[in-house]
Amino acid sequence: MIEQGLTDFQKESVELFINAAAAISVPRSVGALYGLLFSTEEPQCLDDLTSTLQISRGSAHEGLRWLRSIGAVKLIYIAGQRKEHFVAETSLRRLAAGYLRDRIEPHLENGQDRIHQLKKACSEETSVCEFQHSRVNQLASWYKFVQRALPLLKALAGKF
Amino acid sequence: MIEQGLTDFQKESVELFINAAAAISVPRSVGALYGLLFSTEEPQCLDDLTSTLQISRGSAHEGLRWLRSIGAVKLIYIAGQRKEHFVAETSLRRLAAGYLRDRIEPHLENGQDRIHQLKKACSEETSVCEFQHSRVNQLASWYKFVQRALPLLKALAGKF
DNA sequence: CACTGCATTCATTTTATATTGAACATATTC
DNA sequence: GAATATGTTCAATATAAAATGAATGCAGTG
Repeated sequence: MIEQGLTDFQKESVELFINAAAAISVPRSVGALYGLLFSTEEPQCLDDLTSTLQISRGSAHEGLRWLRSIGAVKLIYIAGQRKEHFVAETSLRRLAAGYLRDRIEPHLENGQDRIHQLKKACSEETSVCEFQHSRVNQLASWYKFVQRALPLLKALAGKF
Repeated sequence: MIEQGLTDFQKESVELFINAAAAISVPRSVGALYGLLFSTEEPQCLDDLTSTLQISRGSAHEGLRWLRSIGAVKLIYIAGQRKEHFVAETSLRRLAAGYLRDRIEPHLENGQDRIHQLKKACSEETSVCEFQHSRVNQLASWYKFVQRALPLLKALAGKF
C-alpha cells in the first residue's frame, strides 16, 4: 500500500476517504479510488489508478463500477484517447441522492414487505395480541420516520 | 438457525431485524437478538436468548453488550432473580440518539482532524493551489452539512 | 472458605468479504 | 482479418469479521 509519486495532498485525501469508506462499510479500495480522484484535477484512466494506488485491475474495475453506480465518479471522454477516464463527482446533492437511492432505499422496500408479513403473523396468532399490536404500530411509525427523513436529507444536501 | 418454540410473530421479527442489521452492516446475531427482544413481552435472560436463537453464549453476550452500548436494549432487574434480564428499547428518539452518538459521531471527530491535515498538506504544496483549495472548501462544506443534518435527524426522531 | 450460579473473556474455528490476476471479450487499427 | 489495445469477468486466494465454547473471574450463599 505504498503510493508513489503522489503529493501530500493526494496522500491525505486517499487516507481520508479510505477512512470514510470504512465508516460506511465500504471496501478500502473504493475509498482509495475516490480519494485519489477527488484530489486529482486531471481525469485518470484505469491504469493510472491501478499503478498509483497499487491495486489490481479487478479491484479498480469493480470499485469504479460501484462508484459510478452511485454517481460518485463520472466517465470523461477525452478527444483522441481510447482509454476511459474518470473524475470525481463532488456535488453533495448528487452524491447523497445516489447513495440513498442505491444503498438505503432498496432495503426499505424490502422492509415494507416484511412489516406486512409481520402484521399478518400477528393477526394469525391465537393468543391475545395487545403487545404485538403495539409493536406493529411502532414499526409502522419508524417506517414513516424514514420516509420523512430521506427527502429531508436530500433537500438539505441540495443546499451545500 | 432453526428457532423453536417461537410464534410466527417472533420469527418474522427476528428475520426482519436480521435483515435490517445487514442493511446497516451489523452482525446477524445482533439483529436476531434485537428482533427477539422486540417481539417478546417478557424480559429475557442470556440463556433464554442463546437457547431460542441457537447462538453461542459469547455471541449473545457481545451482541447484548453492543445493543446496550447504543441504548437499544435495557437491563431489567427482576425481584428474586439473580440472572440479568433484557428488554428492547423502542423509543425512536433514544435509539437514534444512541446510534448516532456511538456509530457516526466518532468518525466525524476523526474526519475533522483529517480535514485539518489535508488543509495543511495543501498549504505546503509548492505548485499552484487553486484546485486543492476548491476541494478543501468542498470538504468543509460537506462537514457543515453533516453537522446540520445530525441534530435535525435527532429532532425529527423525537416526533415519532 | 468451599460451592454454586452466572457473567465475561479470548484463543480458535468458521464464515463472509475483498483482492488478485490470468483468461476472456470487445473494440480499434493497420 | 491479424494484431493490438482496452474493458470485463471470475475462479482462486488472501484478509477480515463473526461465532464458538471452554476457561476464567466474581459475586453471593450455606
